Amino acid sequence: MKIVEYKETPVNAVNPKTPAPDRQTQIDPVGYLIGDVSRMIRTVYDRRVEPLGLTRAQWRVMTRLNRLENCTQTELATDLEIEKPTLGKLIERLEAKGWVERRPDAKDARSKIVCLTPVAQPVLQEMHSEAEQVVAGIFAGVSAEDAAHLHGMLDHIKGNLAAMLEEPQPVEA
Amino acid sequence: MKIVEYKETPVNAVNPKTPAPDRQTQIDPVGYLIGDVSRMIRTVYDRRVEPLGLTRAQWRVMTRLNRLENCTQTELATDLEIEKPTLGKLIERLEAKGWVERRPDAKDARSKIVCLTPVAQPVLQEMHSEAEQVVAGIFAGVSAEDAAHLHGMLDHIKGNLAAMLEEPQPVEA
DNA sequence: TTTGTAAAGTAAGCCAGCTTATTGTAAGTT
DNA sequence: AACTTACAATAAGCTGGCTTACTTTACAAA
Repeated sequence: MKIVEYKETPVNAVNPKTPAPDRQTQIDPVGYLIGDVSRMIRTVYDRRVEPLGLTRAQWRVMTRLNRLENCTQTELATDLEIEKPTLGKLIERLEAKGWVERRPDAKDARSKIVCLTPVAQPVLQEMHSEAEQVVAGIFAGVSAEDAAHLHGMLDHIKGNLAAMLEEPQPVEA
Repeated sequence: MKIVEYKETPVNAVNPKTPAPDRQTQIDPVGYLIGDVSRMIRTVYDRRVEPLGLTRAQWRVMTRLNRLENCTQTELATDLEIEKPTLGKLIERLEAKGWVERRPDAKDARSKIVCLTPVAQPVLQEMHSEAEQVVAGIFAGVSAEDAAHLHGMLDHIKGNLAAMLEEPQPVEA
């Protein structure tokens, strides 16, 4: 995916409220910025959605499941790009709450088929709606082009990261 | 509380056909993208740096400490934008490894002054160098303008998030 | 058929983030 | 001075990421 053609725009009429204006880590503000933003999204969303009884990560599993219909845990984990034990614990919690169930796979005794229960549907709707509101808030003041551009760049960066994760790390020779 | 009556229906009757083939959650790929990228950065970096014996989060504490010199835990936590107990645990581990120490504050018996030990310096150097390499890899193929633009947008988004975190959440009526 | 390797899921254990509750001290009010 | 409120740090306990190691099963090859 090419980075969207983009003419350098003065995007930085931005945020006047950064607390410590002095020079930041100089090595790589962006790496941390991404971490900060990710963490803050999680916090904002989880707080809002907490009364519904599930978290963003759990809801993410459920929406994915909604698309994939019947799939094994490994397939789901791969699709979500998380590790199998991580998914396993998420499913445990979801199962305890009655939103998901695990069934044996007729074709392979090792694997289990994960699927949503009917109870899950209305919750999914609610979460979806909350998510839309949060996203709207997050992107307040960001133009459509900027959002698209952001998406393109993150996608590119993610590609780089995926490549780095595949190679066994160079390590100190 | 039952949101919906659970009739023992065959589970996959739940979703007769994914209502709208909303490829990619249409709601917000970007929210997840950010999370993915953040997670992958952490993984890549942590793997590379693992032989040095500390993690990205720990190293982040140390670099910040390097700039702030003598400060209390609360000040440091605020600067890092993490919660105090989170920082507390990080400091514990760093202290156990001998890179950081906590001293009583002469001015206020409640607080503690955190500072780096001399041992920490060389490790900081190494981590810094690793970080630069990782960042270079992450931004491979991204122009300087694009990087700057990305930074600007993330900064803006972070501002939005900060605002959302300050207001007590609206909650559903 | 037996054997050996690979894959699916789980257990165990670590790190890092959060919230809520506790303890001890500061500081402002009465 | 006594009281009350505010704040620094920690304890406890949850989620969600990761890795490594183990069990069971599948499958391919000898």
